[in-house]
Amino acid sequence: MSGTELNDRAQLLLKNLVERYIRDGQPVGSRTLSRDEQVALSPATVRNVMADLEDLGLIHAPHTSAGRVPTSKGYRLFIDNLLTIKPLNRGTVSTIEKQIGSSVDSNQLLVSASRQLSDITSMAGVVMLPKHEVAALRQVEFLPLSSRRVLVILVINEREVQNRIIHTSRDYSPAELQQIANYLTQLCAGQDLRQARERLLREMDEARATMNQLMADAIEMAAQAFATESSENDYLIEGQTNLMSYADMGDMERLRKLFEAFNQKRDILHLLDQSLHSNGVQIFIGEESGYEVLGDCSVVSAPYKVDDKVIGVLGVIGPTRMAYEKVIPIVDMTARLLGNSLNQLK
Amino acid sequence: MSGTELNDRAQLLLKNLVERYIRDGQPVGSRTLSRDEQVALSPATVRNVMADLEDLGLIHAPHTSAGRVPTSKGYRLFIDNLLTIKPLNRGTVSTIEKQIGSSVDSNQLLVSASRQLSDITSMAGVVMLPKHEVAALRQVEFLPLSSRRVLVILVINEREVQNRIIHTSRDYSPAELQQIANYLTQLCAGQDLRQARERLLREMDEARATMNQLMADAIEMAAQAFATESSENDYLIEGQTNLMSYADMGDMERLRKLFEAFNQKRDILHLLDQSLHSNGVQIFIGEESGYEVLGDCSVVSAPYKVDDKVIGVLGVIGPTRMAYEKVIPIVDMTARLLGNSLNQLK
DNA sequence: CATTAGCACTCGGATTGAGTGAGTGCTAAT
DNA sequence: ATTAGCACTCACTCAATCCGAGTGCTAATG
Repeated sequence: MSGTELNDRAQLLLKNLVERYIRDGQPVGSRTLSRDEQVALSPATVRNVMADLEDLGLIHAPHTSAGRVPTSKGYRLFIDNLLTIKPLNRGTVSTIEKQIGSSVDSNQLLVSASRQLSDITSMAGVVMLPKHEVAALRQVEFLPLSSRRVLVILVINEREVQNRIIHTSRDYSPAELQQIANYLTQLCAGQDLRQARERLLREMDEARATMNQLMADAIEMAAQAFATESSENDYLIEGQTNLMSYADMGDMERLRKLFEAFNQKRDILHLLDQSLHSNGVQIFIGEESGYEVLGDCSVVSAPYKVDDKVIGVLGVIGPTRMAYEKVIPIVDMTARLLGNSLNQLK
Repeated sequence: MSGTELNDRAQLLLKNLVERYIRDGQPVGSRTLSRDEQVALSPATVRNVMADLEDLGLIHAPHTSAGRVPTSKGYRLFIDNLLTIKPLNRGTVSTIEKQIGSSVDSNQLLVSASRQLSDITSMAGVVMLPKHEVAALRQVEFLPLSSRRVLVILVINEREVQNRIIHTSRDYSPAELQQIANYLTQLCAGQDLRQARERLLREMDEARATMNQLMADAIEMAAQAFATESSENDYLIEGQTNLMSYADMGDMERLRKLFEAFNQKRDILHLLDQSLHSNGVQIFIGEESGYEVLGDCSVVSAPYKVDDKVIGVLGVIGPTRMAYEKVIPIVDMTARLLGNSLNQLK
C-alpha cells in the first residue's frame, strides 16, 4: 500500500464506508462493514485494511473505540473515483423545468433556480448573477429630481436597467437634460460601459477647448453615471434555514459565522468564482475550500452558459456529509436548464 | 392585593426583579432581592410579596426551587409603569446621524437605518419600506426587447423607478412605442398608479369605437404595465444572525422557524402594520404578538414620518429579555432621524 | 398586624461510579 | 494472506448521591 494506488479491496471498503456514513451519520466500524454482502471478509481483515486507510489519511477515528469516519481526503477520493452517480429521477427534471420555465424575466429565473436547488436538495441553493461580459449600453435617460440631483437610467444589453442618482454642480432644465441624454445615447450606444467611460474621459481632455459647455457638462455627468458599480458581483441564496436542521453543522457559533459569510458575500463569491472556469460540476469539500467558515460544509457548483459561453455559477451548500450521488446531477441539470431558459429569454 | 392595583412595595420588588432578570438572565430568588439596598426587607417578607405577584400572574417559577422569572404580563406592567428610560447616550445619536446622513438615495437610507438598529442593539433591525400613499406617475418609457417583449420604465414620485417587462400581442417598432409612451405619459402624468389604471380601463370601454388602433394598444399595454405590483409591501432586515447568540432563543428548531418567518415576511409585516397607526414606540412581548414564532421574542417598533405623515415602521426584534430602557429610546430616535433624512431627500 | 426568624421540604444540577457495548490492535493459528 | 481470539479503550447511559438555592408555613416579635 505504497500511497499512490489503492487495491480493489481497499477501494471497495472505502466506498462502502463513505456510503454508510453518509447514510447513517454514525462512525462505521469493522463489524458493520464485514456484514455487508459485497464485503466477504472478517472484521479482523477489515480492520487491517482500515488501519491502512487511516495511515493514508483517508479515514479517521473520532476516538479510540469509535468506528471510522471519512476525512476530506477520503471524501475527495470517493467522489473522484468511487462514486456511482444516480441517474436523475424523471419527475425531478420536469419539476425543475416547470418551475424555471414559468419565469418571465431573468431575475425571476435566477430566483426560481436557487429556490429549486434548495427545495430539492434540502440544503442552501446559490445562484451567482450572470456576468454580462458585453455590457452594451443602449440608451441613456436623465430625469431631474429635486435640486441638483438627477436620476440616470441606463438601459444595457436589451434587458437590464440600472438606475443611479448623481449630483450635479448646478440645476439643469429638463430640456437641457434631454439634450445631454440624447447626445450621450448617440455617442455611446452599443459600447461597453467601461470603455465608453474611458473614451469619454480621454475625449474631454483632448477636445476641452473646442467643445461647448453643455457638451462638457454632458461628459462630466457621464463620467459620474458610468462609474461601473458592479451589481454583477453578487449572488442569490435561498434556503439558508435548511442548514439549521443538520446536526453535523456543529454548534450555533459556527453556524452563525457561516450565515454571516452568506451576508458578507465576499468569501462565497470568491469560491464560486473559482468554478467559473471549470468545465462542469465542481466540488469543494470542507476545508478544501480554503475558507474557515465552510469548515464542515461542502459546496457543489456548476457553471451555467448562454450561447456556449459561461456567464455564471450556481450550486448548493450543505453539510460535508451529503448525498453527492444525487446532488451532483441535480446541480448539473439545473445549470443546463437555467442556461437554456436564459437563452430563450434573450 | 385585590388584583387591580399593586402597592408601592410590590411594584418596587417587581421592578427590581425584572431588572435583575434582564441583567443576569437567572431566575431571581427572595434572598437576592432582599439583599438589594432599596429593598429593606427580609427574604421572608419578600417571599410573601412574591407569592402575591405570582398569584397575579406577573411572575412565575420555572420549577419548585428556582427563583422567579417575569411572565409576559409582568414585562408588560414593568414596561408600562415601572420602566425608567435611559436618556440616549450622546455618542449614539451622532453615530446614527452620521451613518444615516451619509446615504444619498432613499434605499440606502433604509438599509443604513436597519443596519444601525441592529448594530447598536446587537439584535435584528427591521425597516418597513415606506408607503407612498401618493404614487404619482411622472413618466412612462417603452423600450423594445426581443420579440414581443417590451421593457416598461415607470418613474414615480420624482424618485422611484420601476422596471417591468410586458408581453405584447405583436411586435412594435421603436417609433410606435415612443408614440405610445408619449401618449401615456401625457395622459397619466401626476396621477396615482391605481387610479390611472382604472380610469384607462373605463375609458377604453367607453370610447372603444372612436379611438384608433394605436391608442387602443397603448391602453391595453398600460393596463398591463400599471398592474400594481406592491413592491411596497416589504421590509428590510439586518443582523438576523445576532439573534443566534442569545441562549434564551431556545433550540435550533424554534430559531429556524423564526428565520423562516423573516423570509416569508408575511407575519412580520402584519405585526409591523399594527404599529402603523400607533403614536410612538410600541412593544410586543412574546406571545402577545399573536404569532407563535415570536414566542420568546419581543418587538420594539416605532412609526416614522415624512411631513408629519406616517409612512412606515421600523424596529428591532430580540429576546424578550432585552434592555428595554436602552432599546426604546434607540428605536424612537432612529425613527425620527430616518424621517428627517427622508424629508431632506425629498 | 405587619414583619421576621426558623424550619422542614423540594427540586434541579453537578458529580460520581458502575456497567455496557461497540470498536480497536496485536498475536497466534489456519 | 486471512482469521479467530483476546485484552483493552473509551464514550455513553443510568442511577445514586450530594449540594445549594429557594420555597411555604408557622410561630415569635415589636
